[in-house]
Amino acid sequence: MGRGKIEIKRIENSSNRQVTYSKRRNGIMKKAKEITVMCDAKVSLIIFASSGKMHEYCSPSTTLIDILDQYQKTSGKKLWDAKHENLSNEIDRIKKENDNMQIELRHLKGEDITSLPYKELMAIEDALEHGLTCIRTKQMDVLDVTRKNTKFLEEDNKQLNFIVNQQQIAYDNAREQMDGGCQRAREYISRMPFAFRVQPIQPNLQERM
Amino acid sequence: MGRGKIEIKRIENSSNRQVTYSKRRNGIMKKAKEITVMCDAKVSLIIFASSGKMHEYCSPSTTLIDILDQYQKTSGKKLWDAKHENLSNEIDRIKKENDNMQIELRHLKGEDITSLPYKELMAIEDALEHGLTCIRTKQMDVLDVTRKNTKFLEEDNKQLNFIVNQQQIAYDNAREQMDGGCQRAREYISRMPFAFRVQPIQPNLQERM
DNA sequence: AGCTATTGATAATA
DNA sequence: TTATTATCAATAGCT
Repeated sequence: MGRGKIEIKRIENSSNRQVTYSKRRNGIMKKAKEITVMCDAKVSLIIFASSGKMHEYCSPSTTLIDILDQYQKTSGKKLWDAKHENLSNEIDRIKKENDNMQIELRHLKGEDITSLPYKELMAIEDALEHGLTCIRTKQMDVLDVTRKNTKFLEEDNKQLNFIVNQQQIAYDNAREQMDGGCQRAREYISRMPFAFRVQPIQPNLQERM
Repeated sequence: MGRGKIEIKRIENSSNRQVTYSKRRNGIMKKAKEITVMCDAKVSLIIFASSGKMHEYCSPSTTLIDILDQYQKTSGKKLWDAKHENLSNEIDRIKKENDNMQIELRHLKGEDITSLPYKELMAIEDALEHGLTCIRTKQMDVLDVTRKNTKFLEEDNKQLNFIVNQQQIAYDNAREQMDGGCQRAREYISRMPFAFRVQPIQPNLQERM
C-alpha cells in the first residue's frame, strides 16, 4: 500500500525506518481503537521503538492491569512472580487461621454449638471454667490491691490530719507573735518546714485500678 | 477498504461483528509482526473478544514480562507493584484482625490478663459466664436425648427379652414334635414368624450422641 | 510534515 | 468458517 510493493524485512536506512515506524505505529493504534469500538474487544497494545520510546493503547473500558489479570487466567501463564504467589498463599493461610479462631470464639461465646458432639462441649466447658477461674483470681488480686490502697490512703489520711493539726498550731503561734509586731515572727513563718504543704504521700494510687 | 465505506461504531449484528473481529484481529496481528520486523520495534498485543477468547502477539526478540518491566520503568506506572501493594495491605488488614481475635481468645482463656483494667475483667467474666450458660444448656439437651435413648433402649430390651423367651419356647416345642418324627413339625418350624429373628428396634440410637 | 500513486486490508457476498 | 472481489484505507516514496 504505497508507491511500490515492499518486502517485509528490516529497513536498513535508519531515517526511513524511523518514518515508517511512526506511520505504521499510528496505523496500528488506529486499528486497535477501531476493533475496540466496532467489535467490543478489549485491547492492550504496547510498542517500544528501538530508541526505547514507548507508546501504548488500552481499550477505554478497561485497564492494563485488568487485561493482564485476564491474560493470566486465560493463558495460565504467570506474569507476576513467585513473590505474588507467596503473598496469595499467605493470605489464604491467614484467612484459614482467621476462620478457625472465629469458630473457636463463637463456641466460647456459646454460638453455633448446636451440632457439636458432647466431647467438644465438655472441652469448651473446661476452657470456659478455666478462663473464669483465671479471671476471678485476677479480680481478687485487683481487689486485694484496692484494699491495700485503701489502707495506705487511710494511713496517709492520718498523717495528713496530724500535719494539718501541727500546721494550724504553728500558724496560730505565728499569728500571735505577729500581733506583737515582732520581726522574728515573720522569719519564723518563712522558715516553716516544707513538709507542712499538703501533698499526697502515695501518689496516683487509683491508677492501679 | 471494503465494498463500501463504513462508520467506526459498534457493529450491532452479532455475527457480522464476530466476522469483522476475526478479520481485523488478523490484520492487527500482521501489522504488529510487520512493524516488529521492519522497524526493530518491540510489540506486545493482547486482544480479548467480548466472548472472552484471547489472542496475543509478542515480538520474538522479547517476552511479555520483559515488555511489562520496561513499561513500568518507562511510564512510571506500577503494574504488579500496585497489585503487590494491594495484597500486602490485605495481609496487614487480616493480620490485624487475627491479632485482635488472638487477644480476645487469650483473654477468654485467662491468659495475658495481668494488665487489664477491672472493667474489662468484668466484661470477660460476663462473656465467659454467658458462654458457660449456653454450653451447659446444650449439655442438658444432650443429656436429655441420652436419657430418652436409654428409655427406648430399655423398652427394646424388654421386648427383645420377651421375644427371645417366646422363641426358646417355640423352639423347644418344635424339638419335641420333631423327636416324634412328624412331618407337620417341620412345617411348623418353617412357618415360624419372621418377627422372632432378633433385630434392633431402635437402630443407630447412639448416633444421636 | 504533506502529497498521491499504489498496495494492502477488508465489507459484502457467496 | 473460508474464499472471492470490489472498494476503501494505509502507506512508500517523494517533496
